[in-house]
Amino acid sequence: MRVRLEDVARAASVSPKTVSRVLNDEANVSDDTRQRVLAAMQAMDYRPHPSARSLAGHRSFLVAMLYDNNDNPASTYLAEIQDGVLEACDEHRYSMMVRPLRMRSGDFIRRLDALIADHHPDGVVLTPPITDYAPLLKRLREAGVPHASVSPAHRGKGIIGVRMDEQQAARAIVEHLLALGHRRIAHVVGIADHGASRWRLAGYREALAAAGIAEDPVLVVQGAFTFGSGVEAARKLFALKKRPTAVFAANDDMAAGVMWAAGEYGIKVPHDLSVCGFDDIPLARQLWPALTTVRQPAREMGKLAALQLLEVVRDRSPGRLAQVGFSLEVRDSTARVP
Amino acid sequence: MRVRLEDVARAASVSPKTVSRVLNDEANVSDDTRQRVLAAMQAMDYRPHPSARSLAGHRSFLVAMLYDNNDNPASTYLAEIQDGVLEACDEHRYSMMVRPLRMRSGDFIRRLDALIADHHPDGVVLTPPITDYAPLLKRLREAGVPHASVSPAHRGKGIIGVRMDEQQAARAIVEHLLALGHRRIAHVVGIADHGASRWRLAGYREALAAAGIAEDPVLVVQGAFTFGSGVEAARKLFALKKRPTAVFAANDDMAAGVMWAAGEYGIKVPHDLSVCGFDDIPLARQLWPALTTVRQPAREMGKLAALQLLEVVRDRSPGRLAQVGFSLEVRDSTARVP
DNA sequence: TTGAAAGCGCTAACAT
DNA sequence: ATGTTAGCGCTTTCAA
Repeated sequence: MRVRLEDVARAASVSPKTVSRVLNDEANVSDDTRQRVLAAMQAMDYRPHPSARSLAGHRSFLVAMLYDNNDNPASTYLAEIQDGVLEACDEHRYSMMVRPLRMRSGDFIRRLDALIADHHPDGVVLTPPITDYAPLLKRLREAGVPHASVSPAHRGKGIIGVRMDEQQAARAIVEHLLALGHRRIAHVVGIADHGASRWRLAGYREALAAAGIAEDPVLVVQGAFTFGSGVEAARKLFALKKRPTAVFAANDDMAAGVMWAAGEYGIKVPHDLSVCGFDDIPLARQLWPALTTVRQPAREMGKLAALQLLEVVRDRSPGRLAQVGFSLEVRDSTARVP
Repeated sequence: MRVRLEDVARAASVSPKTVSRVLNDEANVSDDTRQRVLAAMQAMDYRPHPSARSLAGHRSFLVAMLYDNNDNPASTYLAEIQDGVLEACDEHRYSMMVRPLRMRSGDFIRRLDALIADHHPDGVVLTPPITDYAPLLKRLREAGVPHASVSPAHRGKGIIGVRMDEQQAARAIVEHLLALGHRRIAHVVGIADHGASRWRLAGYREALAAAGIAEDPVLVVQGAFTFGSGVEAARKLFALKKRPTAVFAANDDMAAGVMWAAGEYGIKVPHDLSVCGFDDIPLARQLWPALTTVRQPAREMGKLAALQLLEVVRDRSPGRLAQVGFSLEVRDSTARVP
């Protein structure tokens, strides 16, 4: 049969409440008692019943991860974040549930309310692009549900989660191209209202400006974070009288599209054209030539965001916006200007 | 404050137990009473407390979806399945939790036991390739946890879930190539011990045999379901003295790799070479030329598997292995033999 | 067909 | 530092 808290109490010769204290890391337990209780738990392989804990303790031990399954970034990115969040939840014995939500759908808030009413998550992790959807944030605040964001565009105080300096990273990768002698560097932009698109574009501009190069508007083309949009953007660039010698795409999927299109035009990468991306998805290493890109540690970011959240949930700490570093993955798709 | 079952009972002038009966669709409630109770629930926007239900009723209203995050198929495939499972769970007011498990890892079973002991899922959905991992199935049976599989390789009785006739689908797509006049048709195989790889290879062979074409072993090359492995497989094929005129890759990622490699070799698709894949991932439509492939309705399969599972869980029905149809998506990457 | 009482396994609030 | 009591919101068992 199931081992209950009461059984542990009896085995350790203490009251149930004391076992409960140990279980919840509360103060006011002598070290000696604590050890005895822990030993008994271990020996009996005690597993607290989450529903009982939740019912009596008015908390759910549940973290919900919200994502937009309509207008979302590459699913590999989300999957990595999900794994990271899950890892953090596991470590703290929280469970995680995932909720796809459609930002553009009219019942967004109703569905959010249903989630809260039905499951009472102790906290919520937000992923791009819904990290910055004002009605969502407002509703969460009203409902008193703590939330942490992965790569929020907003930087207001009270925002907790994880960010990466994407602008700095974008600048770094463009500087890598500049160092190779490139001067006509194109940029394929991501979906317009995503923070990621803005930061990466800003980094591109910053690098050019710092090098004293005037931006040529025809070299900045709109994409949509998909492979196909990368192909299309590249075709526009290749149709120019004066083609770029390098392309910085705002993510790897689009960079792959650019390389694909280069193949169509008989343009050799990296000999005739350097291409680089952003994110370092698994595909980046599989392309040929392997893609030079910025590594964004999505899994780690998911984990860190969840850890920030759990700190707030458990210790009522104020929480903070952590920052993770990036790294330049210089591979074979970039070379000296022809 | 929270609306409780007792409040609904008072409003409907019945006992709490009767409300509970209505909530759980039990028999022995007069139609009249049932209507009154349902109306009261609606009016008060009653939301049963899952933990209370779970604690008293000895069930968790929880479905766990297990996947292998090491040796897994494309994450877009898993993400689609996940969305489908979630949809089914939502409809039945079950919650879903996801669990990455590493088949090759030594503590697989220990982690599974922990999942069961900690969360008591009422049922489990298995995704390829762990649908056929014997120790897992054995443990689930021992623990009495019902489980449904998406595309199980095994067909024993008692297996519930969803399948697609992949062999038939593979045969159909190869027949499409044959109809275009191709005779030297290559096949890029997936990871060896995945059911998907075997079925697709079998379908390929069946189609050739039916057309009276002897299989040429050099045209069957090993891949690993990744883009990169498709590139490598294609290079081997293109190095042959007598190249194939068509390639059927066991999934879309590898097919994309084949097309990529074709670009390197100056081979025009579909003019010089027809290429087709399997799965119909989003990328298939974005490639240029758009990829001819078999549509596997992953989302629907996830949903159906979960529905089968829930039927078993809720009605103690025996459950069955449902089957979904496939469709050939003939696009621009296949053409008449040169 | 309906209801009353007991209790699921744990924690809050209050003792001591 | 530890224990006692009551009760979280629902379902079970049993009776009417």
